[in-house]
Amino acid sequence: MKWPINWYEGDTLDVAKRLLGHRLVHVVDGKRRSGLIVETEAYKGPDDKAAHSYGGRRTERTEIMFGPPGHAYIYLIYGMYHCFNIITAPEGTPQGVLIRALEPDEGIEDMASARFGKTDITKQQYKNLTSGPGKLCRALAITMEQKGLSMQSDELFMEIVPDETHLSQRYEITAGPRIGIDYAEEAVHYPWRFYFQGHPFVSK
DNA sequence: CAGTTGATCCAA
DNA sequence: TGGATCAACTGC
Repeated sequence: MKWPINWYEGDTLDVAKRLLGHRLVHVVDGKRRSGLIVETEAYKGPDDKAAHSYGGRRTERTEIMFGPPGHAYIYLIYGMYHCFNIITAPEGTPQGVLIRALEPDEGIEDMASARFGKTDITKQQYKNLTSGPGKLCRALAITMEQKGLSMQSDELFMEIVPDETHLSQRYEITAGPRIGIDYAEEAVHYPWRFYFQGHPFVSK
C-alpha cells in the first residue's frame, strides 16, 4: 500500500526519520526492484549550507526542490553516480531527504545484474548491493529519467511496512553528522543523518 | 590510497 | 567561456 502524498510533507528532519524502515519500489520493465530504507539524510532548504538549495539557489537542477512534496529530486554526482531524494516541504520551500542506503528486498537478481553484470554474486558484493546513495540508484535503475516523478506514480513510490515487520522492532534509530559535506562550514556537524544502528546495509 | 567522470555553477 | 567543485565508488 502506497503512502498518501501528505506523508512526505512536514519538518524535513521528521520526514527523514519517518522514511526509515519503509519500502522504496521502482518498477522496471514491469518488474519490481525494492529495498527497505535504512539510512537517510535531511537537507533543509535555504538555511542549510550543505544543501544544493542553500541561500534559495534556484537553478535548472534544483527547480524540482521548489515544487510540491513527494516528488523525486535526482542529480548526478562526480560525473558517474546518481543520488535520489524526496521533496518534503510545501511548494516554494526547497527541502528534501537523501536516501542513502537500502536493505535489498525484491528483484535482487535484477539489482545484482545492474550492479555487477551477473546474478551470482559473492557475499561481499551482496553487502555492497544497495549500501550507499550511488549504489542503490544503480541497483534500482534510478537515473535522471525518473527526475520529478511523483511518489503517487505507478513507477517509483514508497510502500507502508507494518509495525510487526518494521526494522524498528530490531534496530535503534541513531542520528549523526552527514557524509561528504566537508564544505558546509557550521552545518558540517548537524546530526541530520538518520540510520538503524548496526544494520549491515548502512553505508560506511 | 588515488583515480575516475561530466554536469553544474559562477566568476570573469 | 573556463576552471573549480562535487549529498561516491572502485580497484590497487
